[in-house]
Amino acid sequence: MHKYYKTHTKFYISVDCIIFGFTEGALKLLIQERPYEPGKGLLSLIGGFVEVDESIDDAAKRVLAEFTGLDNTYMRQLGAFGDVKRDPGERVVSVVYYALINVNEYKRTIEGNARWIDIENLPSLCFDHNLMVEKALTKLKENLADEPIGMNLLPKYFTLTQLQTLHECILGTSIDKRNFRRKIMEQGYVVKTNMIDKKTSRRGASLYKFDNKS
Amino acid sequence: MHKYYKTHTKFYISVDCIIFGFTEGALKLLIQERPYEPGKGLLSLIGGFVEVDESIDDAAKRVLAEFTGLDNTYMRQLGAFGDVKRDPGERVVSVVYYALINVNEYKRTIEGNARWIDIENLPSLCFDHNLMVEKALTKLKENLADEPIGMNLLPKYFTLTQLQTLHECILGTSIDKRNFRRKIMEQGYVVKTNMIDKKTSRRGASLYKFDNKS
DNA sequence: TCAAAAGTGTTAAGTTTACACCCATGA
DNA sequence: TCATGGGTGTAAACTTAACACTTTTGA
Repeated sequence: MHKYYKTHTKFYISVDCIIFGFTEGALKLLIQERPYEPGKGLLSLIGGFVEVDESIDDAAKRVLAEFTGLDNTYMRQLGAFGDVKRDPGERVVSVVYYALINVNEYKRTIEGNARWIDIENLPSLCFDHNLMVEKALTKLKENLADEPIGMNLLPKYFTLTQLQTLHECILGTSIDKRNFRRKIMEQGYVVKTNMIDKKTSRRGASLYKFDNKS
Repeated sequence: MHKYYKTHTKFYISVDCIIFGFTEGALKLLIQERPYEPGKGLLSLIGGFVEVDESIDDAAKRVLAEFTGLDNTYMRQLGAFGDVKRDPGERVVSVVYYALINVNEYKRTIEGNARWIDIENLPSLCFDHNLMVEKALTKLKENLADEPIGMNLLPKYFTLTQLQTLHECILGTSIDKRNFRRKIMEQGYVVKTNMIDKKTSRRGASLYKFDNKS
């Protein structure tokens, strides 16, 4: 049909999803054991191949849904990874996305062997996946400065301490409590509810939620 | 060889380069008329196909070199564009890069029909190329805040007014001259030379250069 | 009664913005 | 001599950073 195109080569395209969650006061990453050769059994990001009738974005959404049962997720493209030998089996170009999910909503699916690992002391992942995660973390930090992304990682109701811990995990720094609370309140993304969480302290902490009016 | 891969589809992968230049006090974009169907003759970014033996980054470098004669260029990946119908001819996934070049070093090559157009009032480009340029401009702005990217767009010696105009073009705002100069000097990326440029004013303006020591 | 987390204000430092006039020169 | 672009400082507004004590309550 379009003759000129025919002189070129076609490639497999995969999507790899860097799925972040936040639980037990730590930032987590969903990984699996790679289910096929080459590198069967190695730790791997959640991924799959792009199919003929779907956009790359849709492929990423599909893969995410297959592994987490989740739809309508905060998801951003990180970029394409295209070194010739990045996949030792075949030439595969990977387009990488990172997603933020609420681990409480996460449902283990038939894809089965996925699990959460701590983002601190990450193990060695297959191929160039560690590099991908590193880049995603960098981007996530930048992101946090612009957007209230916490809403994607936290449950509907949360304490300000939880939100602060989340920011600290992402930024890798500790934050002054008073400065943090003042800033968050000024930004107006979150609103206080009447509920009190008694799980984490005797005194109890006010529960907040993200304000989806403004 | 790797059986599992075989059940999937392969795709053409192109690279499109958003090549920025700065001349005549304005930010420019290098475009061409698309040399083949579909969309032959439409305005297009500088692009080409990824070949079997090259990484995507290398493909972008090759395409850039083919069209500008330039090597060792400031180049960043913008991301992958993968809508199913983005190219009306065939399914082609495009990985997009933006590059900053010094137009004085640019050599028109045999690829021939490329030309510079003003980034203000951009014409309509083929396919999703306008969207790509928009994203590149957004990223370039962010970039300018972090890195002294001016060195890639300006000649070796330049006046502070030129540098300011460049910043204004990228950011799309006007900047206070005194504030700008103070900040640039504090950052220490540029150093004054003894040379004076007499082209743009009777009085003459000091020429500066980027400091590649620090 | 005490341990543990929640909650709360003020001051100093640093950064950003706004603003206007003199200088040097070639035509 | 005058039109043109080059060059310079200061004060106010705003933002960020540093810092320590009281409250509540279950065990």
